Amino acid sequence: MTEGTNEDRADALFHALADRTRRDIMRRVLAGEHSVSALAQHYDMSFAAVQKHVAVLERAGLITKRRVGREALATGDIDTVRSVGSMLTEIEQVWRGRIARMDDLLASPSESGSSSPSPIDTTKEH
Amino acid sequence: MTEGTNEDRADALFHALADRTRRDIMRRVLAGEHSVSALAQHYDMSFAAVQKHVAVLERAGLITKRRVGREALATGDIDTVRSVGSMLTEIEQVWRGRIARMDDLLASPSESGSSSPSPIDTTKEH
DNA sequence: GCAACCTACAACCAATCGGTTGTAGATTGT
DNA sequence: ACAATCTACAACCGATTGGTTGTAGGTTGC
Repeated sequence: MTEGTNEDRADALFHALADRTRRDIMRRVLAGEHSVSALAQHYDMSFAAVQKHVAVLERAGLITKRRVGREALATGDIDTVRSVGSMLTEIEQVWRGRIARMDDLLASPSESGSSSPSPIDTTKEH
Repeated sequence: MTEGTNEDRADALFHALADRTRRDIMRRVLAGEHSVSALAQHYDMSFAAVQKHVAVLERAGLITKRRVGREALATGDIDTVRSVGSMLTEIEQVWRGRIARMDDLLASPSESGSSSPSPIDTTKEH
């Protein structure tokens, strides 16, 4: 079904969260199920506009819609929200690597190369 | 100086991270200082394009530039990255609230209203 | 049956985005 | 002095975004 790179997913997720209306919708649908029209009542824009925002969130996997009667009830997907957090900590991990290397440098100023070969290219090359 | 709502900050931060080139730049500048031209060498686009990406990240507060000689050395701001994580956990917090309310409902099915008045509006209103 | 409601989607529009090229200024090395 | 390098920014362009209105179809209640 939804094929795509991890980077594609990250693009879609961060983009989906880069709009205050969509973030507000996320808070509401994480608190509980809401129909699209119920969501739309809270915003000063057309129903179609809110529907588009919901579609963006749904395409990113941040919410799922369940059809009951004539209503489409949207629920927030907490696991997907957490996966965004994982992407951030993965980026923070790179920073931890820098600190570890700095510690190495302070601990053993004798050898030019560190004892453990770093998996990250640190050359400044300028 | 940089006035703006928290929501404005969130808009800028998520938007800045919603591009794979900018995320890659973030990983590099979190690992260590890099000049803009050194960063540009890694991407299949013009120097000016990379410079714009760096500017977006800088405006969002995700990196800071330090001028040394003719070079502009960019460093990743780990605290700002973590503040994005905080925004996410703040959103997750809303979800925890839902679960807590569900637990309340299961624990005391006698009273119609919960004992602690919820700070979040849970009415479905449809 | 039919009016009211909810959803979906198309078509359009101004603004923004991500890229380009070009120009100009400051710094460096020889 | 001068060529090479690094940065900054303006102007432009096609694609995307976030909004609008309009149209159409399924569901509900009377």
